[in-house]
Amino acid sequence: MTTAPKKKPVRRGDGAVTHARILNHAERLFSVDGYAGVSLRQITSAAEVDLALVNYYFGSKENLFRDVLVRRVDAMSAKRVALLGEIEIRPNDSETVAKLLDAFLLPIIGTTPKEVKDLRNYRILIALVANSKVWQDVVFKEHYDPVARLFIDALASALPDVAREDICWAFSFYLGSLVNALAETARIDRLSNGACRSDDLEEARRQLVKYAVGAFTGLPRRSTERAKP
Amino acid sequence: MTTAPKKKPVRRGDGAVTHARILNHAERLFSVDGYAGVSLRQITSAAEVDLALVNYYFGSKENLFRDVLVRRVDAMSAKRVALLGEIEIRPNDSETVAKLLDAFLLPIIGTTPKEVKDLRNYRILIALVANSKVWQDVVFKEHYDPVARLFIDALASALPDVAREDICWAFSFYLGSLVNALAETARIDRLSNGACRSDDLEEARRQLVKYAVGAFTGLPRRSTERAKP
DNA sequence: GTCTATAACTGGATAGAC
DNA sequence: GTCTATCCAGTTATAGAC
Repeated sequence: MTTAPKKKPVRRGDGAVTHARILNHAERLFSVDGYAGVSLRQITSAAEVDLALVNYYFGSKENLFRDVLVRRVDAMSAKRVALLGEIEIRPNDSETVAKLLDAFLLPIIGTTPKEVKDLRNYRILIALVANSKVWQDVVFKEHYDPVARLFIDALASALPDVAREDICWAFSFYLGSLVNALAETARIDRLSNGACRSDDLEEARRQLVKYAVGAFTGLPRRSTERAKP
Repeated sequence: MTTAPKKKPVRRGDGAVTHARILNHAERLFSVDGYAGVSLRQITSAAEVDLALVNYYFGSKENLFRDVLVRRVDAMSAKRVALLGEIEIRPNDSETVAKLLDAFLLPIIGTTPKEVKDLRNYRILIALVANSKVWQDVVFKEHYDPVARLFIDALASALPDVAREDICWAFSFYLGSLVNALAETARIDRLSNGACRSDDLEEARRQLVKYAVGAFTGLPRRSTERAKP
């Protein structure tokens, strides 16, 4: 037998492009109807790729969902840690608290208009996962919790006279407010008769930090010293 | 032909009991995996009733989910309104704010231990729905929003110098914290190294009211008057 | 890397007996 | 009211051609 020539691959499209197309449309569709509410057929037909390519690239639907959840984690955590590192922590200073809360929230909202737009479906998906026990370990336990602990430690340093448990509860409530705001459910639009809009993330960010700073600095202290304005 | 005797119905069980069994198991299963994540076969086999009875009682899976969501709404709203009516609203009084926030939260947690337990699956399901656009109209727009508006009005009366929009944002953040706490995801257990437990609803309630009172009373005011402790 | 074809199964819904 | 039996559309996953 002569040496068989290598088969020329068909390569009608770039593999990386296909891979990304699947992830993007999966992210968008999963964010609306959740894992079980979306079929691979819906994803592949929206992404205009062949059904079989999902298993080629991701192995299974479950793995695809995992990859959608995990894809943006590292960039997000790195940004949070970087912003945290820039903050000088001054005890009993409400401005420090504001900076800390803002540094945690900013990376998931985005800084440039393009980034804000690109992260939208991911934010909505994270909001869905955050209030569910299912998939909790994949995203939060494995990836986001270590960074969240850093922020809890920093907040505890900034508020040294507040009980650690109160800080933990407060941070948990802050997370709850945050993920609910990320969901953009338009509930606040109705409750405010249109005066507030859940899709105005810049305003939501300002309001949330203002609200949460008051909550954190209002927590009871062991000593009688009050936070400086 | 002689008059045919009425056929004796088989009636192996009470219809109302079957109806309730389906609702209870549907509530529990939906609260974990959502609407699409649960099959009617899972529900009926858990409830130990026949598959066909779901369509007999509810017409469709979608109607079943609706009924699960709506079943507890009226009792909940009535309790919230009743508690609200008992509160004397004193302007710029943080104790009034605490009473208002507590009155809103108490009915969904429950007062007796039995009630707390009975409402658990419903709370978890509401938490799931609250961070999703889907089904939002069925539960919140149609049923809970009118009562939420009453509480916003009451909070605005209690804090007359705070901008109405700030009150709306603050209440929205409060709702976000609340529903996230209701989900009992155990995230706070991890973040606090077990010091706080998401299934300790009594403690969550105390902490959340304390946190949110600080947030509401810390909001900026048009006049310079501060809230009295 | 892409696509066709299909296997193997599960889903909601219903007709009709009892 | 309850249960059996069934329909069939839709599901994930994969084998194999190109």
